Amino acid sequence: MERGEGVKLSTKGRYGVRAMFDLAQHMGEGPVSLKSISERQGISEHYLEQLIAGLRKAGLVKSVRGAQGGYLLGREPDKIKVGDIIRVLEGPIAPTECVSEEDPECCTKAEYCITRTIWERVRDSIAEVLDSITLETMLEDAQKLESERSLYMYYI
Amino acid sequence: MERGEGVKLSTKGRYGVRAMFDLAQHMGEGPVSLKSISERQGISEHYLEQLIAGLRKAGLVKSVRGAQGGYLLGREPDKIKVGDIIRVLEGPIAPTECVSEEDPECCTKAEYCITRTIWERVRDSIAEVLDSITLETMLEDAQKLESERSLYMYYI
DNA sequence: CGGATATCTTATTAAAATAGTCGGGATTTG
DNA sequence: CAAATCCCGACTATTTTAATAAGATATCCG
Repeated sequence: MERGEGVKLSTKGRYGVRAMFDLAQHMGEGPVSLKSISERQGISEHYLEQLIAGLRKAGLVKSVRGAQGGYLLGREPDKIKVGDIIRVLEGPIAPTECVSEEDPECCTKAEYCITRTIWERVRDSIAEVLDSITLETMLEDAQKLESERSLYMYYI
Repeated sequence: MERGEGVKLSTKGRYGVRAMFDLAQHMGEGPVSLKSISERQGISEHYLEQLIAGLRKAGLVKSVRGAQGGYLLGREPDKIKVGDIIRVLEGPIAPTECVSEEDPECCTKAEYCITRTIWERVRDSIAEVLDSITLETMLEDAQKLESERSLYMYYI
């Protein structure tokens, strides 16, 4: 029985966040094609297509078909939380099924179950982090990082 | 592409925590057999055997072979964190590989990577919750729950 | 209009992980 | 010795993951 890495996100969520951040970074430049995202981010274009289909259905991105078409953010970057993206691509945040964010069908022994409270606390702490970060705050972080780096240049 | 439930723990971790808690609840009664744990917890005995083998190698449980043998906690319940159990059974806590708790081989663009900081924060918040709970605190919680329930009995 | 560029949709697939199952060997107790 | 129990390695079915592929539909531009 091989041991993996615990409490994992799949590539869906990671790729999805990167793609959405990419869209945020290219706002105002018109529709961004899947091809350009996949090239910049090093993600398979066809695979990304599947992921973005879900994001579109959820309204997180808008699409423009045809030549010179592509994708745009579905709403302002400060209105898109990382948690929103993760929930669309990976489903409700839930370290175990019995504490799913959305599914009310729970184990019958909920009241007596001590371990359940642990998974609830894990779920809430994950949700809190993911919902505290928006594409807007990510853009700000990137900005900050960039200005720090150019500042550093003077000392070399 | 079907959507599962995001940021999941496997049964390994959940079963492991339940088994360890079961051992904590039966401390002082001598070795606890795998069979009795699997019956009380409703977990396949053979499967549990695999999990507990890992826990034994990590020193979280001690085993007593032969008839009337079984398992005992490897150390005092206040010295066993839920995070310890999860790490043994599911590997280092890491929502993505690039922020593994133990693996220093990281993506080359670590400094510039904005999404990376998100996964680090998720990782740290999960670890903080799991490391704040010990078998001892779980026993206390169970105790509290029990006394609340018996108190409630007076009003019926 | 017609071709190039893109998105949209459905189906298939290879590899890995998950969640077990099975059989037999070693050790201890009564 | 027999029963209980842990110990160990191999096997397997199912699901999930991460793509891949093929073709239909829509739009822009010359």
